[in-house]
Amino acid sequence: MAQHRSGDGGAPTMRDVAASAGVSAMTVSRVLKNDTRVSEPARERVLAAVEELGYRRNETARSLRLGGSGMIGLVVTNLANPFYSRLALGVQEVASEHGLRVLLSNTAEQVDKERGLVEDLASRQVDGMIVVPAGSSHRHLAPAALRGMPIVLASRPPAGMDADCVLVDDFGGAEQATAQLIADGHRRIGFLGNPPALYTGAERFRGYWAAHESAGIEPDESQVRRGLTDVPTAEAAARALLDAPDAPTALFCTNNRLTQGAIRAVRALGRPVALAGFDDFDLADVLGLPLTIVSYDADEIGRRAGQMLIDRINGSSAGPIPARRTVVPTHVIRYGTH
Amino acid sequence: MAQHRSGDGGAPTMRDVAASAGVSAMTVSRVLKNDTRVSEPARERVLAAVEELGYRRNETARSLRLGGSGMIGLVVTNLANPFYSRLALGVQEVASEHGLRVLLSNTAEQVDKERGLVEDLASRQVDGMIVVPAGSSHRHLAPAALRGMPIVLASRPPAGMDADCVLVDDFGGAEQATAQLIADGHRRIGFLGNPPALYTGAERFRGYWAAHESAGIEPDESQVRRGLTDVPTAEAAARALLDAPDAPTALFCTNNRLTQGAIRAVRALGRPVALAGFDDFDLADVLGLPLTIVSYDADEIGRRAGQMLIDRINGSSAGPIPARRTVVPTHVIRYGTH
DNA sequence: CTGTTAGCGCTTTCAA
DNA sequence: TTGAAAGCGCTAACAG
Repeated sequence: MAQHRSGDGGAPTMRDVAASAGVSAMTVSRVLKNDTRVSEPARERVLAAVEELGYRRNETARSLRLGGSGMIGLVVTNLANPFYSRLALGVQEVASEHGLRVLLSNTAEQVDKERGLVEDLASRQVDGMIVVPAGSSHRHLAPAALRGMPIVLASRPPAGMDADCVLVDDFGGAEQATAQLIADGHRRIGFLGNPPALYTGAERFRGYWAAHESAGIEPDESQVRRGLTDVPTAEAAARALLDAPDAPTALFCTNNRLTQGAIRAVRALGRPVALAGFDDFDLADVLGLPLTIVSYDADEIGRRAGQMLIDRINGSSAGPIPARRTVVPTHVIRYGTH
Repeated sequence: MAQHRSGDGGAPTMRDVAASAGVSAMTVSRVLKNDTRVSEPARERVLAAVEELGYRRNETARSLRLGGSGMIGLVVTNLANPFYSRLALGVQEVASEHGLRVLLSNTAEQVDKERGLVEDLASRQVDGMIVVPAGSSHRHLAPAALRGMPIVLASRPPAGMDADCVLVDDFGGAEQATAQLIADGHRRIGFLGNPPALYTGAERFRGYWAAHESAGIEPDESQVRRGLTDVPTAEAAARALLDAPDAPTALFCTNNRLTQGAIRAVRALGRPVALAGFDDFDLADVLGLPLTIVSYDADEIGRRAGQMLIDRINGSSAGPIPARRTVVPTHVIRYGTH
């Protein structure tokens, strides 16, 4: 019954190609795999049959048989942030060099969603995954939860577990930019920060603080606003700081959205205030504001994470390699006149 | 031999769960599928075994058996462009509502790459795909090439074939913005455009031209520069137009990068020049330039494309539905004083 | 160089 | 309500 449906609407299978070429399915498989041990005439007949039938190998069946999928998962927190879309491109670049596809998903910073996505990726037999962890609990990312599936964390380090990761020099960048403001003569530098529970938030604050200490300046806690998440909250916080009697002469912002909020506040103010912040952005030079930007290559984070993951995938048989960590450098750019 | 390895390092299979729960694999399958025809005690034993073994259903095997993958493909031309990352988020939103995953890839505007990616998606048995076509040849996207796999084109219409698509009101947006400039009193309006071979380029130029005609103004071909692709080329073209003796008093730009180039040129010039362009961008209001922006909801394009694809996937049995086309509206935003 | 056999992990079908 | 058999399309392992 249903003798391997040939001729019905369904897509042709290897058997169909084999029948059409007058060989066995194995020969077709070998030709498609570029196995050398196939005679030239057979190869040609197979390729002709493939062409004629419009045959396309079924990767799902292949994956099942081979035990891997040729895909890696990438889970980011916010694809709308150019930082993460760049990171994704970096990952794709490295992945495609190795013939791997990237299955990309977005968590919108929700840990529940992350957990579900990671589970699903594992279910789909990805060869490994790269995750920008949304929360501070990483239990569901631990080797135990993933049965040893290779994983690399990006932007934020593993918490309560061990894993490869690629970080940015958050501390160094913040320290350097803050030092620059101090060198410019600023003594009251406000701080607009993202939630301190986030690794980047904590590190960048550390850098800001360390720069003060190195310069022998006592930073003023009253000039610090943390837990900011978007442009409006940052703008409001900046406004509040700048309206106070002991207003800062400069502001340090821990990411592009907060910098944007600060820019709005400063614009509305009329009085010149120096700004420093993480993440370069388009037209920063055109604004005509004294801007000190901590920049870094987001693609590079993706590329390194991709490479690390691939190393891990290929080397997984060589026993438990200790977790690696790499840090992408930052550099300071200055826009406007200071 | 190798009696279905139980206990070795490999991930547990349904058989392992079945053995552990004292039932058959079928019962496990039914429980996991929420099939009601399973006794309560059996269900509980299965769930307990799943929990204990840390069992995770193999979606690859499931896909092979079911003939679909629960994934849809999304192919964009440039993920670094916020427009496309937004579009991707829109697609993901709709897809996840329907329990579908999105396999996202980037063509970097290269048709060859697109062809390969589309092939690969088909090989991976995606349930359908959404493509922002890179070139003007769409043969590899035709139903014949894809064996009737559902496809939706986004941003650019099908050429030489028929398919569902979601477009932006390129013509209307360009016409409206240009009319606005004319209403402001401008009579010499330069045009900075992307390659005319691109649908968006052609449509936006049509809109620009039509607005002139409606106003009874003869547009001047010498003020038109097309084929621009990035910020530097746009800046150079704008500079050249503005340096000429019969310089335009306003410029219309067909996309965000070209607008950026024009902004740089105008900034350097010192003389006020009105700018209009497609695609809203961050801080547009802060620049302090008279800016007329054609804006639209990129997420919405993704959502509509996703919904269209899902309709097509679900309704594919109901015979050949004619290709649909939907157009996302634009609206004009004005920044600065005009 | 080529083919046969077996089976990846799951679910549909049919029978109990 | 449950299970046994068969097979989705492919390829490793083993003949020949």
